Amino acid sequence: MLDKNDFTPLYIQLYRQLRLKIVNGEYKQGEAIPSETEMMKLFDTTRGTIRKALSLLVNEGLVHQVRGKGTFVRLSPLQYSITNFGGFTDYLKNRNELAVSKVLDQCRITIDGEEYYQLTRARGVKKEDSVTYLMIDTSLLPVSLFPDLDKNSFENESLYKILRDKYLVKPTRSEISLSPVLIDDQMRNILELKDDEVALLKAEGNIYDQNNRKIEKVKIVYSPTIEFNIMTSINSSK
Amino acid sequence: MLDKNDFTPLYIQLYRQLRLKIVNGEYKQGEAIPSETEMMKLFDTTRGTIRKALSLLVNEGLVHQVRGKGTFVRLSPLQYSITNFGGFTDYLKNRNELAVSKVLDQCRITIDGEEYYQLTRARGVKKEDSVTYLMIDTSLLPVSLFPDLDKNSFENESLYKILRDKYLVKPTRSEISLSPVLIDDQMRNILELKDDEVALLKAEGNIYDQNNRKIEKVKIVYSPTIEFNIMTSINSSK
DNA sequence: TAGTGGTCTAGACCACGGT
DNA sequence: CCGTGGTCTAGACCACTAG
Repeated sequence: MLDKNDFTPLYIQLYRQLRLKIVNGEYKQGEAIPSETEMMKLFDTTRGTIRKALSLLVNEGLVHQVRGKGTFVRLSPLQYSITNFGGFTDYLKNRNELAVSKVLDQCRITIDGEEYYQLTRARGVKKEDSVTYLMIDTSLLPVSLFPDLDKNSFENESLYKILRDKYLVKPTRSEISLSPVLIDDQMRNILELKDDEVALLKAEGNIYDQNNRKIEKVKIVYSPTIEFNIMTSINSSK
Repeated sequence: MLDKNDFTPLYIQLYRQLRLKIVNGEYKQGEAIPSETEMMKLFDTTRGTIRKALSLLVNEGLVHQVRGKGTFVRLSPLQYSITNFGGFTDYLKNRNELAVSKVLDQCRITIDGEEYYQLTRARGVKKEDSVTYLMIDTSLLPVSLFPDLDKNSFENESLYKILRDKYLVKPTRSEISLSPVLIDDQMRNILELKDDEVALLKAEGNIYDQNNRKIEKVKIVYSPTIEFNIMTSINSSK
């Protein structure tokens, strides 16, 4: 089940496989997944590796563990829970949904002497021929890092896939700040908001690559359709 | 340095000690903390334990690791970054700041046949004799779980300390949903908002205890003074 | 080359849940 | 009682950084 010749770490491979089975409903809500010792045999690896994979799922809230009982799929699945700012397309692919992007604006601008591509997109999902837009997303990418980036089409290709494949840049880390924002006409039209909606949630911040270079500034405004959920564990300090 | 007779796990003890040295400025921003092998000798434990403690700091964003170089204190410390809904007092104590609470309302209400204490507080920090309120916090706690809870004073005592000490209930996990909210007069007065502020960030959700019982419903409205920051690592799916 | 963090192994003992 | 997850040990090899 795990490929020891693959360069990706075993615990990542395992994490992805388990994750898939959960979002596909193969492991059902509330049910237990195989125990750690069972998985040691199933995947021919040690408990440390299993537990490292499971800890990723626990952090994500997809699974919770109870000593003496087992590891269970979370009862209430998060809806559109955004814990991952690293690519909308990848995020939806993990959920087996089809991402749609519509370019609203594309230009070059200069800020503090540095030239950037500015790309504004409406992003959503396609379900049974109808498209629902879920967010409006503005990216600023330095021209110096990504020459000729604007020769690509962003309607159909994932931006992060282009960065990975053509520029060998892997987005690895994000620092995001959340705040409310008043609704303007563009948001109201694209996100099809009701008249009594006044403010939306905005995320703003930077994305860094594997070498800790700042590769992108982002600003995302979320439709109220998206539930912005967070799950935390609490460290009692006493 | 670590107490192997203490019931709290070694990696938690280590995590707290390192955390203290960072927030106290003993380990300075941008500087390296002792390497993992050094710490093995310093604390007389194995690398696995060290790494488990460090991973907590990494998740919190207080520290980042670079292969071949070392472990460094984050250059830009988050300001009031709320990743922990498990107690405002504890949170500020970890930052060496003094929490202040002011009870705005306290009553009993019945929802769906279940009786709750409802407690609304303004919460802030005290610095050099002046108090800045940072959030307005409404808690609903079931009377059935916490008889006589309203005999306590919440002005000076931490709610979670009372739950832990008198009811042996440990808040362990939170499920929180974020959304924007329009400002009303109470918010404007207490949080001392400027006239051009229109909307604030609101967090709403449930807190669970060690036995996965829902012990509290919370609603928190945050002052714009608080920066609601999130740091994530990105799992490229390819 | 020496030191760093990233991954992995193969054990061990424990507290807890259900039988 | 056995199986579960929680913690801890004592090694190993690797990729990367820097002098």
